[in-house]
Amino acid sequence: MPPSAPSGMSYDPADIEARWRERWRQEGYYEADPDEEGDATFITVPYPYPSGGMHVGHARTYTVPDVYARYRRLQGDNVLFPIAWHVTGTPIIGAVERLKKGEEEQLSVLRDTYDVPEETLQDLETPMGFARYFIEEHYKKGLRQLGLSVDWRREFTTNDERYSKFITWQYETLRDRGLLEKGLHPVKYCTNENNPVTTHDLLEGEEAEFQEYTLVRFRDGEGTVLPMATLRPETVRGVTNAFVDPDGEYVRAEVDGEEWVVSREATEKLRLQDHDVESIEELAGADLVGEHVSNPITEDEVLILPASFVDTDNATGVVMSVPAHSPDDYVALREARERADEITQYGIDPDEVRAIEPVPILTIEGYGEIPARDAVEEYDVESQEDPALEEATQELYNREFHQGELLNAYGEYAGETVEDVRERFRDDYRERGAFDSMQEFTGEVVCRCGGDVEVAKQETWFLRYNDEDWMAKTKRAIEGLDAIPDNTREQYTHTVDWLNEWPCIRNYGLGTRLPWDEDFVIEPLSDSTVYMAYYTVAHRIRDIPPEDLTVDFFDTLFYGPDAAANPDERALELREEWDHWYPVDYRVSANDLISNHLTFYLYHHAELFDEANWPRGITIMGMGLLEGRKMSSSKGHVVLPGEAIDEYGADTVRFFLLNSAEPWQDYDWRDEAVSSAHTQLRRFYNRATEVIEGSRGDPDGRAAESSETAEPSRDDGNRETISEPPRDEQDAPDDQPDLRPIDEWLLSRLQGVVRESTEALEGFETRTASQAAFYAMEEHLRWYRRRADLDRPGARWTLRHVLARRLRLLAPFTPFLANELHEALTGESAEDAGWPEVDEAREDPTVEVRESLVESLTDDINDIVNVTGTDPDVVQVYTAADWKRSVFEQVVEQASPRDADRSNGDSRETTGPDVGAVMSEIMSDPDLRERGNEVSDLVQELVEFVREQEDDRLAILEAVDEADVYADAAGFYEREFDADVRVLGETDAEDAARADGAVPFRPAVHIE
RNA sequence: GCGGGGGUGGCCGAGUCCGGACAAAGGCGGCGGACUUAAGAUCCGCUCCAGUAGUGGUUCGAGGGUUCGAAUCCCUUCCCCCGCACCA
Repeated sequence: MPPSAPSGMSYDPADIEARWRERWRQEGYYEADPDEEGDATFITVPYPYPSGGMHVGHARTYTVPDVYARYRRLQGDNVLFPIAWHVTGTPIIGAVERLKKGEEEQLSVLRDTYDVPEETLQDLETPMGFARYFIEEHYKKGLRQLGLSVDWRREFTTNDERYSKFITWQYETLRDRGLLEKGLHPVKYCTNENNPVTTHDLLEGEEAEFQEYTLVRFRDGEGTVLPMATLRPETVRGVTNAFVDPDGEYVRAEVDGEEWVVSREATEKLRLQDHDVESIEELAGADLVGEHVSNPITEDEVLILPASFVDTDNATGVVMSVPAHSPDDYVALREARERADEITQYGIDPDEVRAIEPVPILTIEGYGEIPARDAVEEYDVESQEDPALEEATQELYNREFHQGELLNAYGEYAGETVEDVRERFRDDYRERGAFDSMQEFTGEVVCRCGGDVEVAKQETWFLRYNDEDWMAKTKRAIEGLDAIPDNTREQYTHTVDWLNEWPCIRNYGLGTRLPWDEDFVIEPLSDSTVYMAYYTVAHRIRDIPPEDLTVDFFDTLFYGPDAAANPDERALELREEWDHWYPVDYRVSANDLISNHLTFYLYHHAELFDEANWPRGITIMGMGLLEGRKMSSSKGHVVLPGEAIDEYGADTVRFFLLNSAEPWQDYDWRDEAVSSAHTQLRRFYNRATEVIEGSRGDPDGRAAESSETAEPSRDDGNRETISEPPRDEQDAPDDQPDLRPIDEWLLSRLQGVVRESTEALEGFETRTASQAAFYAMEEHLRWYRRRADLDRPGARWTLRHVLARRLRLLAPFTPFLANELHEALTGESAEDAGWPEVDEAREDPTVEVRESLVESLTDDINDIVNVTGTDPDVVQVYTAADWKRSVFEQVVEQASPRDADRSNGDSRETTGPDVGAVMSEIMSDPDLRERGNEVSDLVQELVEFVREQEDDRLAILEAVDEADVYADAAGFYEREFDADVRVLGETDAEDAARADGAVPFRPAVHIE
């Protein structure tokens, strides 16, 4: 026994865990190399982004793959589980900036949430200093504390010189293959700082999205363009007039060599959006009112009217009015007509205003010719200020979009729904020069500096994720993927269909410079797509000078000796590592990354590597809550792994995180629940310690387990019967004492648990697996302890045998505890002992069925005791008479057609035994017929019973001698109820009335 | 809108794919008991309603349907959550 063996001390996780951590570190236990035995298994998780500390949410992210890695190691695989650090982009820089400015919120997060010591704060004032601190003090420490089985030799950061060489290779290669493209793209741009900004830089409007307006090029008499901004370009044929803000400021300007009139604000926006804008003269909105402009599509002349709702700071400040389909426009027009006489000040003929009639452009079921009128009437909208207007608009827009069918005037688009043709229609007229476009945000956006943020168009590089060949390859990769859970597969496919070009560079940030334009940095989601390949060589590539890491070098490494003119020997050596570990067996990642990172991961692998090296599987993880609420480091609403581990121990933290929900489900860290998990583990530890100590000084217990390192069932092919206690090599007859049926029952249950745990872990179902190994097994043991005489050598042997298997099943989840106890029990750690296999010879359905009868009789007696409120001195159990038994058999026989139906597979109408048929069959027996109603009641009852039973269980029941089962358990019943227990046949009863209720497997019970 | 996931007993949460031992695992909370000087820990039992005999009744968002039988299958309907691009 190691000196660390538990010796009656209570559970002290800190002590146990510190010892194993040190041992793993010293032995380099989880360092993986190609020359080791076992199938290569490669598991990765997105590298942490150390822009702050780690909380328990992160802890789960890394523990899920760890559990799987540990499981595969127990199964004998050679497992690589590496980790590195992602520092690319601006979040770390932003965090440093905020620290340097002395921002209160940032200081509070660092000081209070993440406990950064005051004197250390200045080390955090450089980006890599900041990153380094959180890497070392939080992530690395935390991951080690949690006991992650990581090969630490391979860590790196994405700002490392050699890593950049690798990314350079990747992007050079993609450019050569034509998958990168240069173009204009909308970005958020601070008009105060004159710089693009990211979401993190925003004070307001983080939710705002880009929105593309179509500009319909109406012209006035002189040919000046008045670009009407609209989100519904297809309504252009319904325009009856235009609106401007009479009090707004407008500008006549030369835009790309053409004369336009737009709001003053719009000129600035157009400039940012790559237009050449030259102001000519300022105008008041009122100057425009009363003018006529012509519709570029219908060539109709329409009047410009004043409207206070027009916002000059939204798009062009010039709006077209479609009163037939826009409740807003309808109401505005209605009011304009009512007050036509008042607007003569603009030089407008009131009759002309009154003559304006809505022009419908589509039909929609449930509405009349002018849907906007119906909507306004339905919602009883009074005025432009009426809140009901918004609702009416929302509903009508929605319906028109999905159901509205365009009228004949639309030619090729006629009869189609808006939804189906809007984009085509817009693009069509844009090409013909009738439309332009401009971008706006859906809401106001303000920079942290206080400056107004607008949409700007910038020259940038894109990854062409909408390239058809690339999409096709990626879809093939998705088809071959083990997507866990399976319903995520569709989400990947959907993402591929929906992704457009992806701008892959930024103006600033940490990371790799774009090789051919050093002004730009490759952004974080684009430099993290194939880095798993880098892990395979990360620990050895350090020996190679960065300048040697050319494109040719990596070509040789990944594509072999023929890929470069003069293959580098060193690259070929590293290639062996890569060959050994690739592909990635499982990547474990969060569900919100499906729509970007994980799909990119598939894209880049599909392009850069052969099919054999494409990702094998991806497991998705759910979100974490803390006490039912979202975790948030800025609000201090987080639990740090260190704190939780200090309080409960790493095993408890792991066990809770893995057991409270399946990986892909959301989970909730509730202190009460964690604490309860801890209690369970302590209880388990104490019980296990008792079992282990009980075996010391116990002649039967000594080495019963220490010699069983061989897998139990590898050699069990020649075992003869299953009703006898199995006697294989490691349970040699002299080591295994005589077992009672209850021992066999527990051993049989154990096999079910092993099977369930194994199957569950194969599919990453950590909850199911740990639930089975821990809680389900605990249930069985609870019954066993109640039911069995534990002082027997057989019971002690059984408990040890079960404990050893259970510890190995728990080893992936609670590695410290499981290894510690297993070593104390057998002299060998659980992880060295390996994963237990199902020992089929110990599976005994008959024993389980018999035991279930004992249990249900216990329940029955208990029920009677409870309902009657008596404390019985005598319990009489009467088993059913023989004739009832034979009725049962006949009923079962009638049920057998069920099998025939099932094997046909065509009939789910398996009704079980036919009551009528059974009855006539049974009534043909004169002895039975004599019993009349008694028989027919019995048949009725048995038919129902049989219908509800599994076939195999029925077969076993037919062979069971009930009286024997209960008699065997009589001692147990006597203890349980503290009463004399007599098991008799129905016909032996002194008082027939009390016994004749007996039914097969449902003995009559009488207590007194 | 698009895509995904849900609605189960006081609460959390299994079960739903492949209908039947389901009044529905397990946990928490609550009640009772054992142990203890006591508290804690631990162990046992109860915890939808009715009931002095193992029973009966009503439940799994709502409403229909299929079936001998539905939390599970089908249809309709209501409600909730998550992600959606330059943020990692």
